[in-house]
Amino acid sequence: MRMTKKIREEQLAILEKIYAGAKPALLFRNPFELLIAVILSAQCTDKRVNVTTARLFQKAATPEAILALGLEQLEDEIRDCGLFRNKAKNILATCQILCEKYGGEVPDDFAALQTLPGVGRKTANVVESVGFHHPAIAVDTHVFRVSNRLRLAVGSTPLEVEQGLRKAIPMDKWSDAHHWLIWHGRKVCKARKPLCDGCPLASVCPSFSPAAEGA
DNA sequence: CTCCCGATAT
DNA sequence: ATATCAGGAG
Repeated sequence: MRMTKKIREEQLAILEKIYAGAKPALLFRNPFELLIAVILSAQCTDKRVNVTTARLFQKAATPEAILALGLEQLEDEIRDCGLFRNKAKNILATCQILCEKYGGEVPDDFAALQTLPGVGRKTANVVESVGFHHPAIAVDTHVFRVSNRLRLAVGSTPLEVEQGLRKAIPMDKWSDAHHWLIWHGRKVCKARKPLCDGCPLASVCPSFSPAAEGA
């Protein structure tokens, strides 16, 4: 199948129709809780993160309070999410910087966010998009995989795919499209065994393979 | 590129 | 048993 601008528009129209109103899977009450939840979400399911943050935020829901927990107690709180030593160290260092340089608030600044320990491009994009409602496209494992399979945007790195998506999607829909692609990746276009049979995008998907092990 | 890492789905 | 999960740092 040859990819054209028209096919990409059809793909987006179908995604919008199916996943209209898609919300973030992570639970949070403010930009700080979102930031912590996203740091914890690396190589971990959102479901597990939500269990962990519910327990954590009940005990400590501000940078000051999390700093007061200390390293060992924070490690115990987040152990189930995996990569817990790195994440605990990064969360404490990030909270320290938030308190010292940003008055205990999460900065609404893409570059500043990326200087925080444990916060890379993907996490900074999520905070800008979901936390502060600015146009941004965070390319996580789902967005990366689904975009490449659809050829909606092709790339060997998340940054390449992000730049491709910026061209393929109108800016006013960047944040919504980010969620459409995530939910499609979670529910249908799964990493291991994509449910190609019955996929609403089958007719516009170059990777469609019926009853097979996927692409 | 490797390492970090427990929980879950297949 | 092993691939994968809202990645980032060295």
